[in-house]
Amino acid sequence: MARMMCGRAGEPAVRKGPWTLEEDLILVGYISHHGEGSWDNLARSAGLNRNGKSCRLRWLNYLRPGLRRGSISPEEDMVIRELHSRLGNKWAEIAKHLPGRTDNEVKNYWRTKVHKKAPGHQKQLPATSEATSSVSASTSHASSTVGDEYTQTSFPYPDLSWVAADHHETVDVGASATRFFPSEFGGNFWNVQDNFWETLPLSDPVYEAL
DNA sequence: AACTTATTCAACCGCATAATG
DNA sequence: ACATTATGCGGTTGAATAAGT
Repeated sequence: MARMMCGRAGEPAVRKGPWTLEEDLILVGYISHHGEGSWDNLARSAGLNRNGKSCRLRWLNYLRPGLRRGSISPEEDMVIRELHSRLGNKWAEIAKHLPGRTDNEVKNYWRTKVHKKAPGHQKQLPATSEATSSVSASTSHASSTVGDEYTQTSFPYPDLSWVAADHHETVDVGASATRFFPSEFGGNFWNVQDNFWETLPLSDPVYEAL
């Protein structure tokens, strides 16, 4: 992250590194209006100082609704092992058989849990017991895993139309976002979502506009 | 409590392929 | 048919965090 040399003033360089809550909101808001795809164009139109690839990755691996967060279940573990033995490192292909899981997640799981268990790496609990022992391994982000081993982000989105269809409005989004979602949420959209939406100050002008 | 080592996973990079002009 | 641009995928990196000493 030392490498996020985001430029501010003249906004020269495209931003890299971790996504901020404001960026998440802008991206989700834009996609909820215009749909996904045309990532380069989306990045520009939404006013995100990111490249299309970055937006796509963020959306697919993290913001997209229906994503299942939390530990890989024993059943999923079995599927991964089975498919990997047949397909090899075809993570995207394997992920297609695991609803709510991303190729990145499967890949990470394989590398850290399965592959490492190969002789010489024994050290961690077996994948299955690890999986059942629950929880929220997903540290920094992850939606609520409370009392529910496997959670899933779900549609419908909170209506984020206020986040803006075009970037004229996005200017205010950051301000609104930081006003409503301060740092205790870890700067993450879905962190916010779980405990946030019921606490909205609905009388706020921003929401009245909905 | 302070320090070191290991683990996790979000995000980047580079390459291959597809789509478009 | 070719060149350019966009998209998708797999490999890799490194910051944050957890676990161990």
